[in-house]
Amino acid sequence: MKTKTRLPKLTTLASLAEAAECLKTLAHPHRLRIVQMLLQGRYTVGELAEACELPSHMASEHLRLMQRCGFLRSDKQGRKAYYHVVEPHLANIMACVEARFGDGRR
Amino acid sequence: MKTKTRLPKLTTLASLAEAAECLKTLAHPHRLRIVQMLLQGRYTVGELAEACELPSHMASEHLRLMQRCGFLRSDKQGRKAYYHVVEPHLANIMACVEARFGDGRR
DNA sequence: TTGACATATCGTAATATTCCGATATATTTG
DNA sequence: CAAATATATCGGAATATTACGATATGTCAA
Repeated sequence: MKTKTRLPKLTTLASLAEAAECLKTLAHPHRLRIVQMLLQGRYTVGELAEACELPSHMASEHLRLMQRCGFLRSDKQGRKAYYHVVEPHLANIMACVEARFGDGRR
Repeated sequence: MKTKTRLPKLTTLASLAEAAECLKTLAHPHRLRIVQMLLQGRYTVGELAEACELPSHMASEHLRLMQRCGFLRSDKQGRKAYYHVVEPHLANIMACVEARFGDGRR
């Protein structure tokens, strides 16, 4: 006997609040661009800053926010800081975003 | 000859800005709850308000925001307004969110 | 028509976010 | 050691978001 026929049980408000915070962190054009790049490989603050046409101290700030909610991690090599994606679900979420908003969208 | 070996082309900043706006709209605990409910069926403002323990005029405001970015639509029946999901990608994005933040997450 | 109900809108105070210049820290190079 | 480089942090002004009371609009029921 199956336990139950898939009651689609809602997520608790506490979990949704956590999700909302992370989504809010993701919800910024430059941060989305940074995530897109980091899903393809690791990059330094300066490389990401240049790609986004941002002063590097602002890229650093965006990276700090995304690190804080568990999306990214950094490792220092000399005076450079390489960032990379550590949240495994980020690729899926980004794929959803690209499916909906990507250029050449249907 | 294949044209190219999957250059993962980044999305334009304009599209990412649009995506960011929609993600920001989604990034709110009560709005996530409302979307979760509406993915399972249609509900009135009052029903959604009660489920979120909100005054109904606030539920109405959340619904207005989500309607504005194309997630929802409403149809009036008498003095009630039934809302439902019209953005097809919303189910996918919500599934991603639930996979990452749902209760009983791994 | 009157009153109750359901939803929507307005104004605004509290709070949060974004961006930027200035400055700080740590590392490499000369 | 001093200067240049790469990144990080701080403080504040401009802007955006949120929540809420008050009020408006449209609908039903008596």
